[in-house]
Amino acid sequence: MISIDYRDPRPIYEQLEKKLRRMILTGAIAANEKLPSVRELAGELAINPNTIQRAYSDLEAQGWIYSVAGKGSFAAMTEQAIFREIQKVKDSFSALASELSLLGVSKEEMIRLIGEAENRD
Amino acid sequence: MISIDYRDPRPIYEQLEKKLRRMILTGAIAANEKLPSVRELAGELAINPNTIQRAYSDLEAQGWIYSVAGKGSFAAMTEQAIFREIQKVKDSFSALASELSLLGVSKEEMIRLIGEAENRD
Amino acid sequence: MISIDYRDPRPIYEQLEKKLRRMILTGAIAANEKLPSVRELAGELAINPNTIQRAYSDLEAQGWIYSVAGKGSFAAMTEQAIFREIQKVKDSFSALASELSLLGVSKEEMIRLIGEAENRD
Amino acid sequence: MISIDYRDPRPIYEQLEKKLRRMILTGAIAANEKLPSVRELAGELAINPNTIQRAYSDLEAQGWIYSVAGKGSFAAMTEQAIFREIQKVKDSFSALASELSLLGVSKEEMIRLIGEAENRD
DNA sequence: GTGGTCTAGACCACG
DNA sequence: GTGGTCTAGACCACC
Repeated sequence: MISIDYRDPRPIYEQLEKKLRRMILTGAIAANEKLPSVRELAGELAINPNTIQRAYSDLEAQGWIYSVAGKGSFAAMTEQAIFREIQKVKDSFSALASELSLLGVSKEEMIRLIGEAENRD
Repeated sequence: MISIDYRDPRPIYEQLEKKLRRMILTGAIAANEKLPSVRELAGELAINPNTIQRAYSDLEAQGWIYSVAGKGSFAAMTEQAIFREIQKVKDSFSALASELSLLGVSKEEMIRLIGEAENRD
Repeated sequence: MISIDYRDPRPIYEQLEKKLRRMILTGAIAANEKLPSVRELAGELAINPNTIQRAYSDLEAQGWIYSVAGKGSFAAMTEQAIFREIQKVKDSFSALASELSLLGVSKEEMIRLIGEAENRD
Repeated sequence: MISIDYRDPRPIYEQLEKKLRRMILTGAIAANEKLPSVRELAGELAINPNTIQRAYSDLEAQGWIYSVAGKGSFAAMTEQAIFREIQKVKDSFSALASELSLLGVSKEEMIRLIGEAENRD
């Protein structure tokens, strides 16, 4: 399900968060569905449990999941979380657009790039 | 001219590189124009000279400037450097575009975002 | 494994980079194999960790290795890195060949030299 | 006649030495012909006289020119100097040949490279 | 004066 | 423990 790219310069917990966020968004993990336990996922990915814990904590703080002591962690997909996520990506997108404009790339070329863009993992 | 944001999580030398890259690209620093010396800029920004050195050294390795021991550092703006820069930004842009698409943002909305995008520093 | 020649005018980090590049190329360090840690190598060679860091950082920028904070540095051997390396050496080789030709050395003599050339460290 | 490339990472005096060595070797400066004075050349190239002096001193130490106090510097082209020069280039050439061999470049490819090599400045 | 290398020692985030 | 950043201060070659 989830795979980690050790060559990716981003920290592992960040890769994890992104993967999980996406799985929740796309419905791969349904609302209120139980996520694998910290230990379970740690064993499966051969990763330090602390790292998994960090990812779960972050996601909970941002409203993507909720944890129940003794029961586990569950998908939440708060509207607020989704809104913030979209806003964040939009901001980065705008920033890059102006960057490209400054680099002499035309609006038409950008639209072409959008068209080309396929879903990546 | 140049300012450092200490709240920015990115390392100082990276902020510097980006600023300088942009100044060269936009012509704020003309080709073959001398950049401030390592020590001079270090004093002005109240930053350790090694940090400036790191930025200059990186920019030289990427073809944005060239340095002559005993004389100073000068803007180069290699075509190769520009090309690589554009390519890098385009890649990020495409990635975000597909990300947005996945988040349910329509192509029209993206084009609107491009239109809005203004130059930021 | 690795030794530094202090009489060599080239900077230490450059000697290091060359040695490591060769070890990766020849398979002395296999792909994805862990390199000695910055501190470990620094201790072994009685060199400042920053110098090792510089070498590793350069090699990463050039695609020879990848580093994961908290885990270590690993051999990558990107095709792009190898190609660039070969191209660089070929260029120097051509330059020297024309130099020799100008010095009155015949093509036959050069071919003899190639035949003689043995691997050096 | 002589031009300096400020982008060349090699020190200026070294570029100068190479140019002069070649001019003497190719006969562009005949044996016992007077070289431009230090001040003269310094003015012409807009370079610090110390730098010219350094080049002349080096060349004299290596037997390429001889200086007569109050009269000037003159081309010498000692056999010893030429021999040493050829030997030095041959050594570098052999080293690169073995390097290329290690990189998987065939002898045939190297011979092709030799054939291609044209005189460069 | 310039760029460049190196050491020493500190601090941080990640695992 | 790991890599990575930053500071402080020294030394060198070049101009």
